[in-house]
Amino acid sequence: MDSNLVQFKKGVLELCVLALLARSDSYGYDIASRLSAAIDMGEGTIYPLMRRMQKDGLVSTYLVESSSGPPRKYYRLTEGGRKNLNDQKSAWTDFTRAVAAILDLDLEKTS
Amino acid sequence: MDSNLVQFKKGVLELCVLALLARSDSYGYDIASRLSAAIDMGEGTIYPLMRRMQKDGLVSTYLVESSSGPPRKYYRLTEGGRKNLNDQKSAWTDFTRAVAAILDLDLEKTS
DNA sequence: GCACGGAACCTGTCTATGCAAGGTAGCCAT
DNA sequence: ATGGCTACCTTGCATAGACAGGTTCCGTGC
Repeated sequence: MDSNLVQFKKGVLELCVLALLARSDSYGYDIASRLSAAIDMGEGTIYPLMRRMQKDGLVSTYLVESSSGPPRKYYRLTEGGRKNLNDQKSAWTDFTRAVAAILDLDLEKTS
Repeated sequence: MDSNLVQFKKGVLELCVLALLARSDSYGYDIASRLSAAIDMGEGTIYPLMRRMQKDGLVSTYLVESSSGPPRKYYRLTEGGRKNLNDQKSAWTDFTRAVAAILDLDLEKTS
């Protein structure tokens, strides 16, 4: 079926999270909600991801009290995270370009 | 590092193989060589993939003698394979578009 | 006060995929 | 007959997400 849609996301979720955080700090539930709308991501998926990214030094965290539930754990991009975003972004661009070249072999004419 | 490049490939390799076979029948080693050049795919990856695709009825096979090594196992797209190619291709297009929208939030203007 | 629902967090287990490394078999040239 | 090349195949491992469950905290209605 379209269960391979799941596979497409591998690695890209991290990139998307980095991109979101580059705009402004955010907390897990919010990130999950937004990405769940854009591409189809379950809420439970975000927390292991964020933990990994923190372990890898891409993000740092701080808590903010909330009047509607438990305190929110905000994530902020680190320097390394910002650099990583750029690297991954161009890697992704290159990759999709290469794939597009394979998919649309017909157009592959000009240099 | 760029080890996440590995993750980007998840699921997409199958799509690429389908696209190659849509042009003409081919055998494992040849497919692997070409995809290894385009995106960076290891040879050992192709055989489990082809087996899976055959099990899923996307390709059929036939042997052709070769004067330079063991007989080549050619793969041909089935009807289902061709349909699957179209489905996956549009799924991939949609997905990359969604990701691009997240990455380039700034440009996101005209519908 | 207490029960409920919802916000927000966390964890454990499963599956799919790709990779690296290894192993076989034929053919050709030295 | 040795080495090297094509071409095939297999196994064990690491990774990332999905899913289902569980927990804490708050506000509202009874």
